[in-house]
Amino acid sequence: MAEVKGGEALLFLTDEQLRQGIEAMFFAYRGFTADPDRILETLAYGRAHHRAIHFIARSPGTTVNNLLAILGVTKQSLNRVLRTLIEDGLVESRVGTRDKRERHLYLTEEGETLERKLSDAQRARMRAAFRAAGPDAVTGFRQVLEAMMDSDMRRRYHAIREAGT
Amino acid sequence: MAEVKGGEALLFLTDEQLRQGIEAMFFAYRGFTADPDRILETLAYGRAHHRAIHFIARSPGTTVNNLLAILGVTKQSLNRVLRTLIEDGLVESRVGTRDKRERHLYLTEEGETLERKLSDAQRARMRAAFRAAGPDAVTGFRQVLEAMMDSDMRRRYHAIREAGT
DNA sequence: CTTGGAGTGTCAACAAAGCTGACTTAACCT
DNA sequence: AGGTTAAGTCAGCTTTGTTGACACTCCAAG
Repeated sequence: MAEVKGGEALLFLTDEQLRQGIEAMFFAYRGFTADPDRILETLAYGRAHHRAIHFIARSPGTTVNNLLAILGVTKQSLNRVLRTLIEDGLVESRVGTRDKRERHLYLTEEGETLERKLSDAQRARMRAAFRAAGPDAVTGFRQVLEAMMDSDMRRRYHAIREAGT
Repeated sequence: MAEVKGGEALLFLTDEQLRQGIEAMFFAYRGFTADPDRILETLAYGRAHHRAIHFIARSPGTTVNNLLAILGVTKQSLNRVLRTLIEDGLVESRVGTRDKRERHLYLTEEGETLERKLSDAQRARMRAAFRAAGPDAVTGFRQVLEAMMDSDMRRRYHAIREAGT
């Protein structure tokens, strides 16, 4: 506890600090998904549907292949989810004009309504957390999360940020 | 880009900022679990086994019921995981002395070996992220995550922190 | 002291959502 | 014309969650 500079500056890398970071991620992620999960379970949808809806809302007209890469699942897995969303009229799949092999995905009115409902719940929690922690903490939060991503996920994360402006 | 103080201070609560926070959580959590997952899949274990091992290591002698509350799953779900870990000799289940209904859980030598292997991988990523972002960012990271937890999870998070010292 | 309720853990069966592998259809492109 | 790519499908498997039913243990009220 002595070294005025070195000790303090390195303390955040002790095993105990790292374990606490790990547990913080675990518990926080539970909270992060809790609100949308509650809404979804009343609708016979799951977290997988939420993820698809979120990223279609974020990048309207995205292709199936692109969504696959973002979500990091197999196409069979995504297809099961997408099929129910299309059947239920929440998502529309349009044949590509430039390349007719591609399907471009859009939310319908109804899909946007659900998206807003889920998103509102999740943003409310995020907003409360951001407000409680303050702007500087938010900056740090984002820096650490970004450093924790795999590099290809970091690329996608930035790509969406640019598109979403 | 103008307002010197007010604009900057409130900018972190725009919908766009919140959405970016949401996506950062999503992509970062993927990275967070990627390394242990790779190790686990070579052993016919999954993420659920990892979580059980982690919290048993963290609180040796914990009861099934306590673990249940921390993990937030049903006892049947945990039991399946626990059974394979016990059968494989990674976890030991001792009948409680004071209350014989309870089972106290401990890692065996072999269990601790695997725990260390998984934990090392996850800590290495956390360490790299912490180092890249710096101590102030780490403080903010922890503040935001803590504010995002449900209150009962926050209690458990703190309870473990104290025990783990 | 016994008995009934509460607490703890186990077994069985089922559902959601991942996965692999093999295949088809359609469109693109060289 | 033939190879490649995008999307979708079928079948079958694994992990990990769920409910329901049940057994064992404890404790306290009658």
